[in-house]
Amino acid sequence: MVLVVAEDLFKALADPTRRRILDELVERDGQTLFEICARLANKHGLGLSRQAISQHLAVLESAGLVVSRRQGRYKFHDLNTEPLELIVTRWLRPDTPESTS
Amino acid sequence: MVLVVAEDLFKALADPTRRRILDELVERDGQTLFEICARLANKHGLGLSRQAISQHLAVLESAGLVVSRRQGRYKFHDLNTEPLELIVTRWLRPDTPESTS
DNA sequence: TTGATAGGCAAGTAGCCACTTGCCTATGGT
DNA sequence: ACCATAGGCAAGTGGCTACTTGCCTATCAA
Repeated sequence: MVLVVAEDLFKALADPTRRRILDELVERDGQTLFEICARLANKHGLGLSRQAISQHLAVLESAGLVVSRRQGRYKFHDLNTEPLELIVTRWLRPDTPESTS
Repeated sequence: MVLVVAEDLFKALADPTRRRILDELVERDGQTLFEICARLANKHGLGLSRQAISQHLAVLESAGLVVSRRQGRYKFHDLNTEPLELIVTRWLRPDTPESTS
């Protein structure tokens, strides 16, 4: 658990490219930056620069939706769906438990 | 069910003021524009113009998170948490069911 | 050591979005 | 009829952000 701020979480989810990245990580966990670039380009026709994807990953990571592990010159990215629970518990429940942002 | 587009849904949730509005509607359903304005100002110190809140409500409504009913010169706003299910089912499930945006 | 691969840092730009302001419409009370 | 209340429309503005570009660091293989 990494102390997820609601603001970061929702802003991270606001971008369609970042949601695509999460889709990719659901399908296969532990991908590198270059792998994600390639798959977004091939499967979705997104011709984004490597740097763009890298920045997206940083946003997702600071939102707690992605965790990364370095291994040699590779950096693997894993999905973490835990923060998503916040969304559910915030409005689906009839008793409001004090808002966070 | 109103055909919710993922893009609209996530963009609607991206703004902190809109999330506050949802919080207010959880607490009390069927508020008017002016009521929401007053409560945001009093409880959260948000000094936003009526028009700002009106635009936020429009965004929430086009995202399917709020439904409104006209009654005389009043327009009441109700919360609809149904679209939130989309968020849960998209990434919490290990089997990807074809993405939507 | 050299070169290739994987990734990071920083500045610049263009488009979007939240918010304001001014004016207009509609309903209800007196 | 009048006025106040509840809300809508449209244009303008400032700030944020997604993306690019150029250059730099680090790891591994030959």
